Amino acid sequence: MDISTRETSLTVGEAAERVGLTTYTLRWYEQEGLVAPVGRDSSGRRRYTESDVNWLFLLTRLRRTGMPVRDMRRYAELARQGDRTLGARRALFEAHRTRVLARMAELEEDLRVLDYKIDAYRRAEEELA
Amino acid sequence: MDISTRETSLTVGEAAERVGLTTYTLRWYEQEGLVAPVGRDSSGRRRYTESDVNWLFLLTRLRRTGMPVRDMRRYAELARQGDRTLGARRALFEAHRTRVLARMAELEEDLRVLDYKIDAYRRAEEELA
DNA sequence: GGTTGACTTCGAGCGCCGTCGAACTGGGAA
DNA sequence: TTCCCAGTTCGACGGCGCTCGAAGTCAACC
Repeated sequence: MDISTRETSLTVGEAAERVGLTTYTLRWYEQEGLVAPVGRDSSGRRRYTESDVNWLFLLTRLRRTGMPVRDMRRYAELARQGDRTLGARRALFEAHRTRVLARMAELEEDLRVLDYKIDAYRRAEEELA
Repeated sequence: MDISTRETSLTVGEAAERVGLTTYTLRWYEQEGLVAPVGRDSSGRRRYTESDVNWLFLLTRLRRTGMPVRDMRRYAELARQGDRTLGARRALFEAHRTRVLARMAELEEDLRVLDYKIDAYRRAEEELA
């Protein structure tokens, strides 16, 4: 192993476990441009730094909130362009935030339908009992 | 048009518009067993009753809460078996309710990450200004 | 009677997001 | 030294949920 490897650097397998993705997915994210090319050790293996892992973690949150991979790629591209895209990135997050709020409102509405049906079933069961 | 057509019965196109699905999807749902075979008029065209539309509406809510088509099919099968499956249907909804609540909790957590990032960008922008 | 347009069935195709197998390489332990 | 394991690249494949095109039918309207 490369002498320059820091204790805080992880293999693809370790990084995958940390962020709850598979090694397949990690390599695929990199290939898709969601993650900047990850550093390699002397034998060509990926070494994930703490900041790579943080980035991956953020991606999992974006993904979980339903952001399409396409938009995550756009975000990653902006991030790679440095400080001058801070505003654009904030705008992107604010727009996404709005979508997440809308989604939450939808879910609350749907939950009411679910509760209504559960209650209706309960009453129907009593009726038959 | 069939003389027996009730004013409340809709063509596939009308039903699709009402519930916010496409005609393709409506036919596909039927084919997949998510909807019991819909009545036809004298020339073989689907006629959706009010209760068909209500059922479709419920399906859209289940779908929107992330219930897989597979589970919706299972639910539809139970519903077709009549009152003796009321308990099973209620259990299915209760289990799904739990998943929806978990999903909402996740979203709230993710929203906090989003808000944190938005704020971080805002502060970084001020820093540069 | 001819045209229009919404319907019918059928099977194929698509977009998204991974997931995997094959074939190979390199480092660490026995 | 040999073995094993985790890594590497590449391209193919899979599940899910639709989506669509083709070819045909039928009621309605001009």
